[in-house]
Amino acid sequence: MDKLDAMRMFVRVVESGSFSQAARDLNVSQPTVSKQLAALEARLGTQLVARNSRALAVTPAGQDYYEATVRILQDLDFVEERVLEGQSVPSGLVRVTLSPAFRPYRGRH
Amino acid sequence: MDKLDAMRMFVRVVESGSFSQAARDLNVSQPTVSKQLAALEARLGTQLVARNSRALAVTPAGQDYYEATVRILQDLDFVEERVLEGQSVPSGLVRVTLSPAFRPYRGRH
DNA sequence: TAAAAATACTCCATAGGTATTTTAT
DNA sequence: ATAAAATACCTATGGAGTATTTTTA
Repeated sequence: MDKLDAMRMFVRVVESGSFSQAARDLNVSQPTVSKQLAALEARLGTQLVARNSRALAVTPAGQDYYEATVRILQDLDFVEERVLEGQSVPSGLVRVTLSPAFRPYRGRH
Repeated sequence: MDKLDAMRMFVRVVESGSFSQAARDLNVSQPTVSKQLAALEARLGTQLVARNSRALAVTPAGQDYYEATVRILQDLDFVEERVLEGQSVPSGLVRVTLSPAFRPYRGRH
């Protein structure tokens, strides 16, 4: 799965307080959530959520990661929406100035 | 591929000015870069880079996306490094206060 | 004609699902 | 006894590679 989707999954887990509920919310199976969370934790080398089969508790690392993740996903959603809607044309020259290595785009030729 | 990796790929393309060069930098094949960029653009419904087989030009949408992407990837790298290093325990109570729905984590029982 | 990007094609790894087991209230 | 998470197992999709073709300076 996409790591970003795993992050969204994690956010849903934290906010719903349940793997099963998160699974329902996201229309995936419960094992999928289980496995993705485990994979995410493995990559990070840290437990994000303490399981207890009846209750979940977010670890300090999990809390940190949760907050960052929410911000990151929001940022991403914002740009993608802008781009999707073609709102990405601010003040032509400014963008060109910010451009790193290339001449400004002037369309196909 | 992971969307985040595709974003890193895009960043490398923009900064190197070449699909082939980006591929070399990232130790993947050139078609991989080609396909991932295409997939990314498809998802966004927008062209990010104007190809020209001899020169690339970043489109305005591409520039917007590039800037956001750099920020996002940096943010992500930062948290992940913190978490990886167990630096995520700031001021105990503050974290607990910020926590949304659950009781603070007190370790296994 | 030389370079870079796109396309065709193949193969394998992984992500997801269903079924089941384990755990704890 | 019930509800939730973990584990086992299987399958299929898609992501990566190699080889080739297309394109344009």
